[in-house]
Formats: sequence, structure tokens, C-alpha cells
Amino acid sequence: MGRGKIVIKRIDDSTSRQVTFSKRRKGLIKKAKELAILCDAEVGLIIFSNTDKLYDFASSSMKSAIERFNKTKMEQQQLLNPESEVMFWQREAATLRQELHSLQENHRRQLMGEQLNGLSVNELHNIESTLEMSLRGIRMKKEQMLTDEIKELTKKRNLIHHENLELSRKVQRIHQENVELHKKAYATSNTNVLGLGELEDAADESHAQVRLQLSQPEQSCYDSPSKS
Amino acid sequence: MGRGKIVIKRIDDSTSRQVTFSKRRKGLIKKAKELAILCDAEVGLIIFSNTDKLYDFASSSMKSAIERFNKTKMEQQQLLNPESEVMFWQREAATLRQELHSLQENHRRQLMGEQLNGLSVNELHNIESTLEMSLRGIRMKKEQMLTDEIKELTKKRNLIHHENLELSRKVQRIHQENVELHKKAYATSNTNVLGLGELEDAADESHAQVRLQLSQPEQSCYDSPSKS
DNA sequence: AACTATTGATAACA
DNA sequence: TTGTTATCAATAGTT
Repeated sequence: MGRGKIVIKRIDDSTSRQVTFSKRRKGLIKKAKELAILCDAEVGLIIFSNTDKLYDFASSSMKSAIERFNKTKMEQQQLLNPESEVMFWQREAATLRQELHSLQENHRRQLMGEQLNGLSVNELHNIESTLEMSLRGIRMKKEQMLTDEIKELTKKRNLIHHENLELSRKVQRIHQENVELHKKAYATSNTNVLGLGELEDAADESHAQVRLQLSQPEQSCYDSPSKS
Repeated sequence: MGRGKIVIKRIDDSTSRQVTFSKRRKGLIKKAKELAILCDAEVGLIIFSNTDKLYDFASSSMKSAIERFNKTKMEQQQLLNPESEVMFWQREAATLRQELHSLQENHRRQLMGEQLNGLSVNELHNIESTLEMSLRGIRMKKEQMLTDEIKELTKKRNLIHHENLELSRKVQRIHQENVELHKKAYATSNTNVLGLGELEDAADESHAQVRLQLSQPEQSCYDSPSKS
């Protein structure tokens, strides 16, 4: 369709080739468009010039055309060779697994850099253990202090109790002595009327002592009782 | 280029459309081939008929054409809008992250079904919290008991101390009285030298009484002391 | 780029 | 579908 016939072969002259490329490319795209419109077809056309320039046409979108192409080609392959399907999916799975692995690794590193949340469970566990240990140490110290205090108090209590007993004994002795002396005193001279009052006082004292006995200190739960 | 001119518009007659599709498709592919050969171009042509039948041509291979197309298009986008590159990668990252998340979720669930190790960090945390809470409860109870005991001991100690003071005062008074009586007694008759021995006997008696006091029933550790 | 002689493509028909 | 052919569109070579 020109002044003369041509053989379909690479045009050697660069200029001619460029011109022909322009003209035929335009025509090709025009015809592609026409086909798409006239025949309600989906058409995708990709053209790279020998100077790497891209020209393309797509009736809907190239993405759609390419995806539809891939899908159709895959189905064709499956129909043609059913057992290659397994191998295909095996390859696909391997690829995805590897991809996933690198993504996980990447993600983990990102989080590590970004925040504490990114620490692995193991790392968190280690931190937790450390904290737990120091906490345990503090609690032990605290409890030790409490039991020490109790021991100390118990010791003091026993000491005071002992002192108390000694005092009681003394009171008894002195009281006894007192009674003896009373006897002696009244055996010789019976003019003392105040003795009654003093005896009542003594009764009061013993009463007070009984009260004291009731309020005798108890032994600590953690102390062994002192044997007398 | 036919017996008559036509307008470029979808052909309504199905048969005509099919015929036209066949002829024009053949022509388009022929011209695509010619362009590729004549002009040393890489051409990829994808055609889907309205009956979903695929016809394609590629001067080298469709894979190559598509990859080259994608690469070129991406580079063009980057050159046209450098900041869209960021957005592109942001979108890519978001997509991958979501994908990763769902994969991790899946993995987690798998492990859940398999073993205890598979419990999520959250679930482990919940269990841990529960255990921690009961442990804390126990520890609080224990500490409360210890501090209560200390309080009780302190109170009793103070009480005993107070009683001790009272006893000391009484001892003083009785002793004083004793001295007075002594004076009185020796003022009338001065023959009693055995006073000392009697006093020792009295001490023995008081000792017996002390034993009794020691065997007084004790109060429970957690009972409040009887107030006098 | 524009022109145009010529070839190639194809619409209508068989 | 395929083939024929009259006609139109594309384009090679020229300017």
C-alpha cells in the first residue's frame, strides 16, 4: 500500500525505519482501537521502539488486559498439562513462603527499632525474670525485717515478763515480810488501827497482780516458749 | 477499505461482528508483526474477543513485553511525580503489613490448636495476671498477719511495761511501809533476827506462784487483750 | 511534514 | 466459516 511493494524485513536505514515506525505505529494503534470498538473486544497493545520508547494502547486498561491474559494463560496451561499444576503451586508456595519469611524478618527488625513491643517473647521473658527476681529480693528483705522485728519484740517481752515475775516475787516476799512484821508489831502493841487500811491496800495489790497475770504477755507464734 | 465506508461503532449484528473481528484481528496481528520486524520494535498484543477468547502476539515474549512495560511505566511515574513514590511504597508497606498480620494471626491460631506454647501473648498475660493477683492476695494476707502480730505484741508489751511500773511503785510503797514497820517493830522489841530466813521462804512461795502465773491460759495470737 | 501513487485491508456479498 | 471483489485506508517513496 504505497508507491511500491516492500519486503517485510528490518529497515536498515535508520531514518526510514523511524519514519515507518511512526506511520505504522499510528496505524496499528488506530486499528487496535477500531477493533476494540467495532467488535467489543478487549485489546492491549504494547510497543517499544528500537530507541526504547514506549507506546501503548489498551481498550480498558493495560492492568486489566495483562491480568486477564495471565489468568487465561494459566488456565490454558492447567488444561493442557494437569500435572504441572502441582508443580506450579509448589513453586508458588515456596516463593510465597520465602517472601513471607523475609517480610517477617523485616517487620521484626522494624518493631525492634521502633518500640518495646517488638521484643521477642523470649526477650520479654528475660526482662520479666529479671524484674521478678529483684521483686522477690525486695519482698524477702521486707519479710526478713518483719520477722526480725517480731523476734526482737518477743525477746523484749520475755525480758519484761521475767522482770515482772521478779517484781511479783519481790512483792510477795515483801508482803509476807510485811505480814510478819504486822504480826510482830501487833503482838507487842495493838494500837495500830491503820493496819486494816494497809491490809486492804495489800489486797488491792494482789488483785492488781491477778489482773497482771491475766494480761500476761503471750508468746509469739514464731517463738518457742521459754521453759522455766 | 471495503465496498463501503463504515462508522467506527460497535457492530450490533453478532455474526457481522464475529466476521469483522476475525478479519481485523488477523490484519492487526499481521501489522503488529510487520511493525516489529520492519522497525525492530518489541511489540506485545493482547486481544480478547467478546466471547472471551484470547488471541495474542508478541515479537519476543509476552512476559518480556509486560515486564518491560511495567518497569517503564513505574519509572515514568517516578519521574513525573517523585513524591508519589513515597505514597506508592507506603501503600505497598501497608498492604504487606496487613498481609503479614493476617498470616501471623493464622500462625498463632495454628499453634493455639497444637499446644499451650501457642497461647497468644495476651492470653498468657491474662493467665499470668490471674496468678499474679492470687499470689498478691496471699502475700497481702501474710503481711497483714505479720503486721497485726507486731501490733498486738507491741500493745501487750506496753501494757506489761505499764503494769511493771505500777508494780515497781507498789514495791516502793510496800517497801517503804516495810521500813516503817521495821522501825516500829524494832522500836518495841529488837529480838527478831530470823526475819531474813522468813523472807527467803516467802520468796520460795512467790516462786511457786510465778509458775502458776506462767501456766495461765494464753490468749490467741489474734485476740485482743482484755482491757483492765 | 505533506502529497499521492500504489498497495493492502476489508465490507458486503456469495 | 471462507472466498471474491469492489472499494476504501494505509503508507512507501517523493517533495
